[in-house]
Parts: sequence; structure tokens; C-alpha cells
Amino acid sequence: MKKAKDKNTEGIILEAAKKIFQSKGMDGARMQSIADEAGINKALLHYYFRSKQLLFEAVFNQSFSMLAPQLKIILNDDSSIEDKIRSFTSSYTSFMIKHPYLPNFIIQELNRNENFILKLKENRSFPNLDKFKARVDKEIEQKILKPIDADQLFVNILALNIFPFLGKPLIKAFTEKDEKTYEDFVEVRKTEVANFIINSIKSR
Amino acid sequence: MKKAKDKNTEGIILEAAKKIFQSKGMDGARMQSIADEAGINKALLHYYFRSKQLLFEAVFNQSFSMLAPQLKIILNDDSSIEDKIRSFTSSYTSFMIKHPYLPNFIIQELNRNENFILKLKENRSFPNLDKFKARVDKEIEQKILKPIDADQLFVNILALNIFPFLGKPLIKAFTEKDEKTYEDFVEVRKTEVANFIINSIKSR
DNA sequence: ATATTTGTTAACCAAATGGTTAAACCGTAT
DNA sequence: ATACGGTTTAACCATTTGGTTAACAAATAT
Repeated sequence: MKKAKDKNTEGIILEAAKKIFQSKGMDGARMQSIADEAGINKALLHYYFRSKQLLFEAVFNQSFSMLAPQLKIILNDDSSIEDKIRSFTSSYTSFMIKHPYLPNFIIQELNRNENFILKLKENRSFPNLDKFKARVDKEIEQKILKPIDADQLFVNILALNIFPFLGKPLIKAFTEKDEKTYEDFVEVRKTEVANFIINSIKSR
Repeated sequence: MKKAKDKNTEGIILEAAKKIFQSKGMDGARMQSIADEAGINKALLHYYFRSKQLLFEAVFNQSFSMLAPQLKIILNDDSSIEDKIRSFTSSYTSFMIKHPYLPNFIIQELNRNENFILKLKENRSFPNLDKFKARVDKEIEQKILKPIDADQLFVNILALNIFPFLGKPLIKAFTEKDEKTYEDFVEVRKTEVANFIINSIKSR
């Protein structure tokens, strides 16, 4: 369970906290569970991170910042919209297969605390749609794409990629898939979702 | 705050519990808050619903069963896939505008307790995809639709419709919309999402 | 009218929970 | 070796929380 170099207590705590917070959420997580998971005394949590709230924020910020590199693919890359969509869809899905709790965690906590996202927007290099929008509009003008609002397209791309991880229990039940079948189903989406989107927006 | 006929305490409790549970979740909700919201003594909650868990389940089941009529549009209707998609997209979005907490609540609690959905699957008339699948396959054979896996299509439809409510804070931040602009954005989706899907799957 | 059942409340309780404290531990510089 | 700094722990604390109890109120039956 412990990471690379031993005795990096702060890192061990963060790792344990990430695991507990991501699966139980802020309200459901217990400081004692995090301490147990990290194999340390509960007081140490407070020694390193003062309060549950601050520990949570550390975990949340770290989790959220894992998304940025993914979004860069679609937002700050110079390739065509079609290429952006294909590479984002494939890369994002691969990434989330490795971090299945991440989407639900982020979405949930953002909904729990509306003004949480405001902090994020100020501080870090928050994702910006301008370049993406410009490219969409350009390709529409060039008749490569059919007319579509860039925001709508962006939300569609996110929706199709993220939802399978958010709604997994629901989808598994509706489509009567077991764990293995569901994994295959998601794997297929790496290419199918891109085709689905491009089919819809490309001029012919 | 009180509903129609006064003195229906059980109903008042359920209404209050729905409000609190939907906005705070199972873990974040406090029995005292629910009692306050209902304007009654906390002990009455236990008098009518024994425990927090049972009260929660009552709320959850009621909330979940609100979805069934919506899904019927797409699953058990005899119209064409195109018509199903158009009417579902419009009707579902209208419905969720009126119940904005519902999607996040359901998704969140299903993720929190995986075997929760098993109970649902047994008891009630759980949504079934068979008819939808048959119709998709039929229309593919008739060359009305391009080949597509019905499960994938179904998930795409859900994703595009539900995600704007799940990811609202995220989307608002990314696309820099305020509350009003976001409402308009969602309103537009009632038709745009249907067009987007149909564009993608229809043969020409 | 009166007994009985149903509904409602204030006060209380035990367990859980986030957080604190004071002492112990341990590596390192003196 | 010893004093000193940061690190770690066991024990503790105050508050919160879900849940209970016993008494009271209000219908309903007799």
C-alpha cells in the first residue's frame, strides 16, 4: 500500500485520504478511517493538515488537477477538431479506467459546495475554451463541420465520455452487464464515442 | 412549504426529507434538519419511519420511481427511434429543470451503495431495454439508421441528457455562464441534443 | 363522560466524531 | 552523553448525532 520512499508521512496520508474521500465523500469519510488506512495515529492527520476540511481540500485540489492534462488535449492542442475528439476520447477513457472514483468524486463535491469551484477558477491555470471555440468556428466556416455551438459541442463531448463512469451502477443495471462485460463496453467506447460525435458534426 | 391537505404528517415528513436528502445526501443529511424543515419534533421522524436508513430508502425509492415514466418514453413507446429521441430529450430535460437535484441524488447514492440497485431491480417494474433494442436493430436493417450497438446508443442518449444536470457547476465554470445563461443553454439542448444524436445515427 | 388508542413533544442517552494535549520517541548537532 | 528539534502516540474532550423514553395531547371508541 505504501508508496515509493518510506517515511514520507505526508504523502502516505494524502494517499490514504484520497482513497477514503474518493470512495466515501467528504461527509461519509471518517478521520479515523483515513488514519487506519495510512497506518498512523489520528492526531498525525491534524499535525500535518490541521483539519478535516483542509485535508479534504488538499485531496480535492490534487484530484482536480489530474484532470487538467486531459482537458489540454481538447482545449490547447493545435490539431483539428476531429483529431482532438479522437485523441481526447481515447485518452480520457483510458485515464478514467485507472481512476474510476475520480469523476464521481469531483462532480459530487462540486455539487455539494457550489462556491468551491470559484476558488479553483481563481488560483490555477483553469481550463479555457477560447482556443477550442475559435477552432470550431473556423472549421465551420471552412465547411469541415456543420454549424454547431462550441459550448454545446464541448458539453456533448464531456457528457459522452464522463457519464459511463458516473452512471456505471445505473447503466450496468439497465443494460444487464456484469463487471467484465461493462469493462468491455467502456473499452469499445474509446473509439465508438469519437465516431458517434464526428458522424454528427462533420459535413459531407 | 406544506402540501395540499394539512395534518398529513407522514407526507410532510417525506417532503422535508426529500428536500434535505436530495441536497445533502444520506451522509450529509441531519435528522434534526429534516424535523426542522418539516416543522415537527425529531422523535416523530422515528415514530413514522423507525430509522434514518428507512426514511432515506423511502425518499430514494420515491425519487427513483419518478424516473420510470420518463424512461418509458424511450423504452416502451411504439414510435420510431427518431421520435423516441426527440420526445425523450425534450420531456426529460423539462422534467429535470423542475427537479434539478434528482439526477445527482440518484447517481450519487447508487454509487455510494452498489447493492442498492439490486433491490430496485427485483421489486418494481424495472426499465427494460428489449423493446428499444429490437426497434434499433429493425431500423438498422431497414437502413433508416446506420449500424450502432443499441446499448451504446442508449447510454449516449442518457449521457447527453443527464450530464448537464450532474456537471452543472463544472460546465458553468468552463463555459463561463451565469445562472440565467445556463438555463438558456439547457433549454436549447431540448432540441439540439436530439438533432445531435439523430445527425449521427441516421442514414442518408 | 370515560377509557383507549394514536399522535406529538421535551428531555435524555450512548456512541461516534473531529479535534486537542501532554508525554514519549527518535534522529542529529553539540 | 546530552540537549534539541521535529515526529508520533495514547488518552482525553466537547460536541454532534441518531435514537429512546416517558409524559402529555388529541382523537376515537365504548
